[in-house]
Amino acid sequence: MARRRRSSQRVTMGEVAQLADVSPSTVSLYMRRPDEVSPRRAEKIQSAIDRLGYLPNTMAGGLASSRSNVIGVIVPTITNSFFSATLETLERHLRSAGYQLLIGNTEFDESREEELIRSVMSWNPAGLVLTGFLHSRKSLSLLANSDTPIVEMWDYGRPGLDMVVGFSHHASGRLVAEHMLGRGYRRTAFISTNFQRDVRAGDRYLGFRETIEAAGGRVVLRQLSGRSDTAETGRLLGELIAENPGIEAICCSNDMVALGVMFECQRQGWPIPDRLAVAGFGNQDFTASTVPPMTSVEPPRQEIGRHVARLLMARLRDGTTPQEGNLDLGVELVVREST
Amino acid sequence: MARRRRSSQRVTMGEVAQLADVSPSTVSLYMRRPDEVSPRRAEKIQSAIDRLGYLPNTMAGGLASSRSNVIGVIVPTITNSFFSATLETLERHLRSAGYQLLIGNTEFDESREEELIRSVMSWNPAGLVLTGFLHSRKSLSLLANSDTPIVEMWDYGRPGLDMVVGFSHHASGRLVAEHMLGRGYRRTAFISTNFQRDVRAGDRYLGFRETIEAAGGRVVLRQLSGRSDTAETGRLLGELIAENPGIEAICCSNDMVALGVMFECQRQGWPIPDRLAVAGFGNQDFTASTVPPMTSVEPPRQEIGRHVARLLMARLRDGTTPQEGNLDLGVELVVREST
DNA sequence: GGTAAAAATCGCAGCGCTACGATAGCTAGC
DNA sequence: GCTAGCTATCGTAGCGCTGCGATTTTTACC
Repeated sequence: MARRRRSSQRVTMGEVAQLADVSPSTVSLYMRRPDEVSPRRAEKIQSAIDRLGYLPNTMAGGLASSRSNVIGVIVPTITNSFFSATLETLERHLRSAGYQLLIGNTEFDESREEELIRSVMSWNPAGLVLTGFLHSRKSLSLLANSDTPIVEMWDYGRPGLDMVVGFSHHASGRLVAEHMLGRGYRRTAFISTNFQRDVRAGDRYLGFRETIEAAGGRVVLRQLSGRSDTAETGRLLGELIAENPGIEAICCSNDMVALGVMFECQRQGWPIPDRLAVAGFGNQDFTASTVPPMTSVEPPRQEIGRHVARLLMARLRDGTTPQEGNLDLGVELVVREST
Repeated sequence: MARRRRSSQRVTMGEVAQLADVSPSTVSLYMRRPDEVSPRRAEKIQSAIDRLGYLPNTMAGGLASSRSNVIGVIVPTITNSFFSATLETLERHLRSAGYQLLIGNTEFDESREEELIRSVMSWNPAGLVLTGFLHSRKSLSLLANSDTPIVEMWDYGRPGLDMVVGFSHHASGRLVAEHMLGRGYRRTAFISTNFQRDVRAGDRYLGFRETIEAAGGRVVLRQLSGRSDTAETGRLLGELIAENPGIEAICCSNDMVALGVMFECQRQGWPIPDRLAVAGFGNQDFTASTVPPMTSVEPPRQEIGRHVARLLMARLRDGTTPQEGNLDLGVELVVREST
């Protein structure tokens, strides 16, 4: 059995050069700008590469050029279809342009964000994508000393560090509220994942509440202890209605919470929307198929990914920021039978 | 306006050394094994680091040491709670040991896997985590020339490249089948996401079918065109029952599909489980709260992450593989009222 | 107080590549 | 046939760190 061979990456550019009978510089040039080497050598080099199974050493390249093809992306959690859909789109667009995503999870913890930013910045990244506007003092000072392009995504309406791509959560809440008022509901509740974990749910709540109250309605708030959990949601709804039997409509901070509410209504025999109207946020796939189909807000998950990629690439290509470096992609209310 | 400052990472180890009045080597040693430098200098170095806001250059370090703290992880999609929960756990465990995850998405495309493996290997990673056993010839040859530790996860029962952490999908299907047979169901159907996208769903189907047929039952198969989609699921179920009115139980390739089935039953007024029994796979949070609560298989999402991290770290620490380098974590059937 | 051993520090030679100026090879034009 | 003006290739000097052997300082003990 082979005892620990040299290293996992053995063939170097020099060996390729030797086999192809050119200088290492020519191989390097071929790798970076193939059309600048003559067809004859290009072919020889390529066949040497194939024969040796050469893989360039990204670290050496990055060090020498003091640029990297890394783009750091920091999200609260990848276990959430909101961010994961954005990540997937972002990844697709950036990878096709030769970039590599370095993904970090804060798990909704500000100090972890700081640590992640340090860790990502140590790669000398070409760009950095953060979620939202909330960053610790230390994170900010880390970023202040760098000229790495930064995009803050998934929120809008506050001054950003550099570029911003998102939408207003406050406006999303308002949109649902206006719809409910239009349907004649005044006595409402907002059931939410915990605001500590998810500040943006808090903004949606504020938008909802301000609009309902401005029209003379009332909003009762209930927060889950942590992430969306259908069992806890059911319990919370039960208590809520026991204490406030007059409530006519529930706005939920996301579709999973709304699903929990709908199941509980079904269990209790409360007809939707006649006894209780329900709206979600996220417009996930299943919302169209619940019984009755669920009214929900569609956030621009994929569009965010697309535009973040676009802005970043514009900046990296020519150092400029398109005039709309601050982008509100808006949301759309999808009205179905649950309200 | 400052015209493009030097680079986003300016302060070097040498500058820290100068300010702390020690040699660069000592700073390097301090960064790597702090307890080997005297407390007096350690303190001076640390304060210089703080004052200058020094961030080590990961690429330079990686090049010099020809090791990296990168671990590549390649999954079909992060937009799926199965893999994202594993990723989150894996990330937490590996990061706390100083590793950095490089995540790649194949989007269920074999050629993309190949490209991702190339891209990850060019980072000279400390380890590589793949999903499943299915890899293209080229991918295999890329991996054969390297001595990077590899873990294949989320499946079990075939010979792996190196280490394996997962469970048998075939056995999962069998488990559901045995349960259904125990309940007296013989005329069944399997509704699934497309096997092209998800080979493992195909294995669950085979396990289910073999067991049902061995007991003299029948299984009708329906595949969705792509990923789980509740609307399409409803349509498929309608057709299925129209053509096979005798069907008593449906096994679904995952919980989202099962949810679609349950909604359609509700819409059609078919009582669950009396007219139709339904089981899912994944035991997602909402399964406990559907009406009626859904029977589902619980895969070891987080455990996979934990054990992958453990095996990888054992190998990286002392070059050994724990004797159980091939790990079947098993699954558990959670029986609820839907069957 | 002197010395050997141990601990702390330092200096230097790369890691594998890129950038850039220098050189060689070619093409056209007269 | 010679040269200007290209284009294609090459040589060299780092990028910022680590690893290791050499050197200095400290510790321990007679």
